[in-house]
Amino acid sequence: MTAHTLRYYERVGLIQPVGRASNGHRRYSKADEAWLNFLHCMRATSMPICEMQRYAELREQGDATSLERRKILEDHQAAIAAQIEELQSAHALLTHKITNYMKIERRIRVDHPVLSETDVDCTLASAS
Amino acid sequence: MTAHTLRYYERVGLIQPVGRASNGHRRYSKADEAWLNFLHCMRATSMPICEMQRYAELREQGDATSLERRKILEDHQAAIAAQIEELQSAHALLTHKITNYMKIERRIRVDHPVLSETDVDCTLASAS
DNA sequence: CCTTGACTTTGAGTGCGCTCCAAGATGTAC
DNA sequence: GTACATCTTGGAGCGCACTCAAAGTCAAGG
Repeated sequence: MTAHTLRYYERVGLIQPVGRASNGHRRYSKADEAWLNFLHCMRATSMPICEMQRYAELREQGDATSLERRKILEDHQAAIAAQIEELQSAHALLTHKITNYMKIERRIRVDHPVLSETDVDCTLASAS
Repeated sequence: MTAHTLRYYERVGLIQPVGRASNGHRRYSKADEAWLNFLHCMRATSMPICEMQRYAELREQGDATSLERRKILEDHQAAIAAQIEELQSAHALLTHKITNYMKIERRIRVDHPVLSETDVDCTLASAS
């Protein structure tokens, strides 16, 4: 998370105006860090900024908004579960395509041998 | 995938100029569909357009580019695996936070009871 | 004293991936 | 015949999430 991003998040209300040192520089408390870490985690899993803003707003209103906030988290958790499924199926597809490419490569090596096995041994031997 | 997106993909070279009906309208073959489906799958897992362009370019050059293409897929597969991990840890974090919210809500209900259990029964009974 | 460098601000700029607009051609329904 | 929908094109516009530029302040080091 860059300094630019931190300032941006403060600007759009994702974090409350943060404490300053005597020279005016920002000083992040442990609580700030924890909150930023949570924000980072949500962003990394594709929660849009506007939803994070909504959540931050509710959070500032205290416990009374618990239900609403929980709803947001549950929705996002469901989105995450869906993402995981999509990623897993893509992962499987890639495994399949990659083994296919390996077959193609083997065929090419058989049809157009550039280095025989002894050539390879030779190369290795001279390299050492 | 919208018509807009299909045209966009053709424009930026992700798909070869596709066949046309006599009236000039695009007609997608089964092969086109399969390729588009693959593209969709890669986009859905955050492969950037430029990398898909690179892959498409290699693909048009035939089997000789197999190794390079496989590298792209392997890299993307690794990226997917990393994404899955990140999503899983976020999922776990959310589970934790959600149960926390449920605790808060229970405390609120105990402190400020609006409906007693009999009230609830009453409501249900009159609704049926 | 003067440079260096890390911070401050406001506001503008960037890159990505679409997404839409305007104008025009064609096909379908009434 | 005449609406209306659906496609065509090139080019412009948009939303998101940063990311940077310019100008200024301040503290430490040489």
